[in-house]
Order: sequence, then C-alpha cells, then structure tokens
Amino acid sequence: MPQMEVECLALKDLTSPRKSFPVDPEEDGGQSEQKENIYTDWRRSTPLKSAESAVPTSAMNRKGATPDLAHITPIKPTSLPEPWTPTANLKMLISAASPDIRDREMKKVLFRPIENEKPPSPVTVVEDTEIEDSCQFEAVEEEDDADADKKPSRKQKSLGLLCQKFLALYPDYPPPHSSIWISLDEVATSLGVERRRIYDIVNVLESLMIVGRIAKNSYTWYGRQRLEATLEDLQRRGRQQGYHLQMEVATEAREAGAGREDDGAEGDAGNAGGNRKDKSLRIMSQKFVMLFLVSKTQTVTLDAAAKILIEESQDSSSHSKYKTKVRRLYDIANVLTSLDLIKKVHVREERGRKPAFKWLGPVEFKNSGNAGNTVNMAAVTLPEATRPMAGQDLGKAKMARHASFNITPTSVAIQRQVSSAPSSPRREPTGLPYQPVDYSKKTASSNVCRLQFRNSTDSNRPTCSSSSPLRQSHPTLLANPPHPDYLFTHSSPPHCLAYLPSLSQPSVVMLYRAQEKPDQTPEGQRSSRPESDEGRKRRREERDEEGTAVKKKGTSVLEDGDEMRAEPLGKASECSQRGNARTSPSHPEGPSRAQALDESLGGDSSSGSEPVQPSHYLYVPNNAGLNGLNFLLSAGQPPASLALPPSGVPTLALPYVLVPSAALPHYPLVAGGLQPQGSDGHSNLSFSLPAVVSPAHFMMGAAPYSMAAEISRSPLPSPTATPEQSRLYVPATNAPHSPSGPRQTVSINTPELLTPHTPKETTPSASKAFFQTPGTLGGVVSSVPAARKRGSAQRRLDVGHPPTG
DNA sequence: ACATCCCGCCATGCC
DNA sequence: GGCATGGCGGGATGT
Repeated sequence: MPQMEVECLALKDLTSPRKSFPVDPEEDGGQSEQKENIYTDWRRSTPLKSAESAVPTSAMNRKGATPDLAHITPIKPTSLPEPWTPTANLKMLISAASPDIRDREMKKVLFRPIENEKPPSPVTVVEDTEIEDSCQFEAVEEEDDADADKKPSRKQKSLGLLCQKFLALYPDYPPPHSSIWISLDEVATSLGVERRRIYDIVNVLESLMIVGRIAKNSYTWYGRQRLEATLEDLQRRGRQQGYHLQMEVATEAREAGAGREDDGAEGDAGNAGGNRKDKSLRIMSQKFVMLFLVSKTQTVTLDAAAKILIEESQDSSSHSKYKTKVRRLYDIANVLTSLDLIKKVHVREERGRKPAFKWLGPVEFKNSGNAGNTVNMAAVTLPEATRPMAGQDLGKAKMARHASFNITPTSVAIQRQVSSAPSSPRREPTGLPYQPVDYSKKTASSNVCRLQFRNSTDSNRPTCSSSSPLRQSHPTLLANPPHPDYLFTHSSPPHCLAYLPSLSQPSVVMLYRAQEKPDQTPEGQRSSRPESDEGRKRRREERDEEGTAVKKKGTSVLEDGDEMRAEPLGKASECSQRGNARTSPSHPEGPSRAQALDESLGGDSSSGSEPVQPSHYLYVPNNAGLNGLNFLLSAGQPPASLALPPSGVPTLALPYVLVPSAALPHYPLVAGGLQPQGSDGHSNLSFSLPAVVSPAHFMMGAAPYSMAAEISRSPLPSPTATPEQSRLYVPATNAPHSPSGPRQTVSINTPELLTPHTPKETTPSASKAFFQTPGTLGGVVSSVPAARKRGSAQRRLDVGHPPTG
C-alpha cells in the first residue's frame, strides 16, 4: 500500500531503508520544536522536486542513516562515499543518461527561451540587463560536465542561479498538506555550495514565506502557496510604514522621507537594535519587497532602495553602509529575480541609467482584505492547520518578533523567532502546521501523500492558486487521505471519478472525468494555475516583452531617476498585455500555466480554456512498476490544458493519463508518434510526442509533485526508467527558461530517446549540473558531501580538527 | 571604470 | 567551546 500512494516525500525516503517515519507529527512538533534537531526523519526526507528517481542506490541514502545524525545538521560529514543528496538520485539518473544529450538539451533549453523571446525585439535599451540576467540564470549548468568544471564562470555560481536550482527542487505549489522538509545541509550539498549561500537564499525565501524555518538546519517548503498572502501583507505594512511616501520622495530627493522609514523601526525600535536580525537579510528582503508593492511604478532603483533601507540618519557611515546595503540588495534581488518577482531594468536618468528592479509579481490583491487573499491562496488550499498565513495572525505573531515590523505584524514574515538563535527551532503555532503533522502520519504508512481531486466547481480553489478549472481538477495531494487505500479521492462529485484503492505498485490508475469547462473564465483558468514554472516563465516572457515595450516607451519616458515614471507606462502596458496576471485580482500571479501551456503548445492558448473536452484522465497502474509506466497523458483535456511547461516543469495539477506503453496504442495521441485518433474523449495530444510509443515511460505533463515522487519511489528496475523519471520530477525551475519561442510541445522523453528535443524537459534540473554549482561539486554529487563546505569559520576550525563524523 | 556580487572571515547567540 | 547563522565587505569578475 504504502508504495502505492503517492508520496510527497522525497525519494530518499523511499530509498532510504528507513523511510518510515516513526515520528508522529504531533510528537515531533512538540519535541522537535524545542530541539531543532529533532526532526530527524523528516528532514531526511526532504522531497525534492527533482526527485531523484529512486535509484536503486540504497546506498545513496543519506549518510548512513543514522537517524540521529541525520536530523542533526550534518555537520561533520562523515565522509560517506555518497552522502545522500536530495538530488542524488536524479543526478545519478542523469548521469546515466547520455551526457551529451543532456548537455545539448540543457543548453538548448536554457538559452533558447530567452533568446528567442527577446531577440527580435528591438528593445535593447533598458532591458538589456534583464536579458542578461535571465541568461545568466538559465545559462548555467550544462557545462559542468565538460569543461565547466574547470571554470565555472562567476555567473554560474551566482546566487540567482543557485536560487533557481534551489527552487527547482521543490514544487511551487506543494500539496497542501504535505510538508516538504528541507535540510539546508542537504540542499547545500546537493547544490554543491556552501551553506552560507543557502542561508542567503533561504532567508529571502523565508521572508516571503516560501519556506519556513522549523529548526536548525530544517526548513519547510511552502512554495508559493502563501506568497500572495504574504505579499499582500507586506504591501499593507509597507503602506503603514509610509514606504510609499518615501519611495516617492526618494526618487526625487531622498530627503525627508527617507529618514523615517522603517529604519527607525529597524534600528531602534524594538529591535533592540542590536539584533543582527534586524539587519537580517530576511527583513531587508521584506522591506525591499514592500517598496515595490507600495510603489506606484513598482520599480525601485537600487539606489533608492538602499537609501531608504539604510537609516539615512547616519551620514557618517552612510557611504559604507550604502555600499553594503546595495550589496545585500543585489543578493535579495537575485533571489527575487529567480522567483520571477522582479526583473532588472534600468531607469534612465540624465546622467545615465540607474540599475533598478521592476516588480513582476502581483500588486493588487483581490481581497484587499488581507484575509481574503490569503484565504484564496493559502487558506483554501491549505487545511486549516496548514493555512499558514492566511491569517495574518500567524504572521503577525511572527512578525511581531521583529521590531522592524512592529508596525504591522504581518504574517508574511515569518519571523523566525528572533530569539531563536539559529539553532532554535522556531515553531510557530501555526506556522509549521503542516509539516509535521500530516506528514508523519503519512509517513507512517510510508509517507505517502495521496492525491486528491478536486472539482473545479468547488469553490475553493484548489490550492494555492487561483482557481483554474484545470487546477481544480487536478489532483492534489492530500495529507490525510481518508483512506490509506485510496490514492485519489475526489472531493467533489462532479469530476473526480475514481480513486484507486491502493495498489501495490506505484501504478495508479485514476479516472477522472474532465469537467467541461470550468465555470471559470478563461482567465480564471489561466490564472488558476498557480503559477508554476510555466506560468512564471510565461509571465516572464510577457514581461520581457512588455518590458521591452515599456522600455521603449520608457526610454523616452524615463527621466532621471524616476523610476516611477517609467513605471506607469510599463504598468499600463502590462495590464493590457497580460492584465490578468498582475492585475487581475484573482490571479495576481500571472497567467496560469495552462495558458502558458497553451501558448507553448501553440494551441490556442487563448482558447486554452475552452475546450475542455470531457476528458477523463486515466491513470494506468503499472503493475510492472515504473517501467511499465510509459505515459502519462491527459486524456480528455485539450492539449493545451496540459500544461507542460515548456520548461518541462511539472505542473502539479494536471490530470493525466498514465498509460502503459502497451496501452498506448489504445489511446489516441495526436502527438508525435502517435496517431491522432482523436476520438473525442481522448484528446489528442497536440504536443508532439517524440516517440510515443517508446516503451519506456514517459510522462507527459508534469506529474503532480506527489505523483512524481511516487513514481520515483517505486523502484525502478530498469535503468532506463530512471532518467526519465528524473525528468519527470524535474522541477520546474522558475522560469528561467521560458519556453522558447515555439511552443514546445510537451516533450516527452522516451527513455531511450531521451533525446531531445524537448528542451523543456531538459530543464536544467535534468542535468545534474543543474543542481550543482559549477565548480563546487566535483563531478559527482556526492563529492561535496563529505565535508560540506564549512563556512569559513568552520573551516578554520576544521583546520584544527578535521571534521569528524 | 563601473556594476555585480562571490567568497569566506568573523561576529552573534544558543547550547 | 562548539556550532548554526548570517553580517559584512574585500576584491574578483563581468561589461
């Protein structure tokens, strides 16, 4: 049974011998709270998006598995030959795959999108940077294999890239109840970077509640579920703090306004001024975001931000402070850029241009009432327990900790308790909710998350995001399945059809009827999708475009220093273009994946919504095991609906059919190899499938995270499977690669075929390189491991004492 | 020359 | 004192 279920957990768990998680959620919670380390098992299980497919590498299991150790920060790495890394399996798989292909794909993928999109556009002016940036991120990894090793360029090591890799490891919208644990140490190892870097990323992510700190070395991944609520909250706080005024002022003269900003808050107020925390990147990140959210133009120059954030009060230090601040802002900006929340632009001034960042995220929140948003976002999806922030409550509480935020505690910042030293586990009443609890339960059974289908009709949107019909229909993972047996449950009558009793194998079958079009408007659909990679990418593209446009305009428009002015234009344009995304209250985030998908597919994106055929999705169990799985495709929905992210990122919630290779014939696929049968029910896949037939499995569309996990976990007998799987799991990175111009169809990889083409798949994640920071890791993932790199300090220490285990 | 920002020293704070 | 965090800024890299 356990096997069957979809797990949220990482493959590791699976792989690891002791996957079972003994811990009860509650228990943990209690104890663990106190002890950071307690979370032992959990941590281990950090599920990565990337999922390593379960490689037979039991060996891979984390360090030996000493439970204790495990949960504890793996400080001294026992040098195991291979430390378990979240991505280890993946890497292995990848490795298995031909490197050549990988590389090729990677490159293609990485580079293309951006290039394609932008190239034509004349816009050179302002944007350039943007492009560059994006390129940076995207460009990365591949090299590693070959030459990169030698010399990872600086860009390859950039925080932004690293962040993307990090993000790629986890789903944007994890199933509500599922908790995804993140072990900083593991992540650092898997990404091949030193912890210090991870802290930078995590701090920023934490500021947006994308992750939450649980204990030392342990974080929980929330993904973007709470993001909107968090942003809303930040916006509110920003206004309360008068940032908007400052922004205005700052632009022109930082004069007056500047002084008062929160700095005061920071510095003095409660914070005890001295706390480091006050200066924390986390807080700075929130403030920085606030600036965008309150800015009319939503464009903030680095300079202005730095000034505002600095207590200007101090002249003396100001200069050095300024520099430092700017440096930090770059760090933050890199992370935010990776999240697609901002993009770099330049504001023109007389003298020249000033670096600035433009907010790409949602600005308007539907429910102005904070609660509202949150509700949508988090609340709905998340079970109460989970619902994190929905309430500001939590947030407030958390926020309260920081003096800086005294004003309005917002949920947003999850403040780890300040007090909590690094080590202290902060446990918030609700904050953590998800994680442990359900999880453990599941885990007991084997940590499995079950998929649940929701009806579109249901009001609630499925998780996080907007309500898109698709999304709704999509299965989501449930933390607590009513029954262990069921893999899927359908929440609402309408669509969800069947759930399968637990099958012994990973194979699952699900039938589901597609609903007709959801009530929702097309937009809704789009928006619905929490933006995942695709969405983001999409947005990104759009933005770029708009940006371009804007810039063009902007160029003229922008005047010195006024970022703001520029903004308006941009905004307008944006609105027009993709109004939904941003503006639309409901979908602040942007076009949904579906849309993206559509577009990418070439299908009518616009229509995207439309045609939902009465689809039902089949999920075919594969007794055979993963090997058996060949396909996952959505039967009913229009291709468009399938959101295959260009990037290959898995969309979490798409309905699919999983068909065994044998079965394929039965299902008409239009795509590539398949014949278009088209019988209605089964839609044809418009995307091209490479070789559909391939026995190997391929998965179309991203599987829900959980699913992926599931699959992955299943033992893959055949090596072949692995590579693919890996792909499947491949998380979508953030948009780094936007779909290249052409919509790529869904790329399905056949195992053997792996090839190609489909850049999407190839998402960076695929390549191991992707995960590793160039340079850092030796070729092998594990390499790092032995000793995670210690901070310099530690290193020093180490020098004295070699790390013991 | 200037913009970025990696790297890692070292402070902070908890145990 | 050990360790986890993370502030900070020198100096390297990119353009």
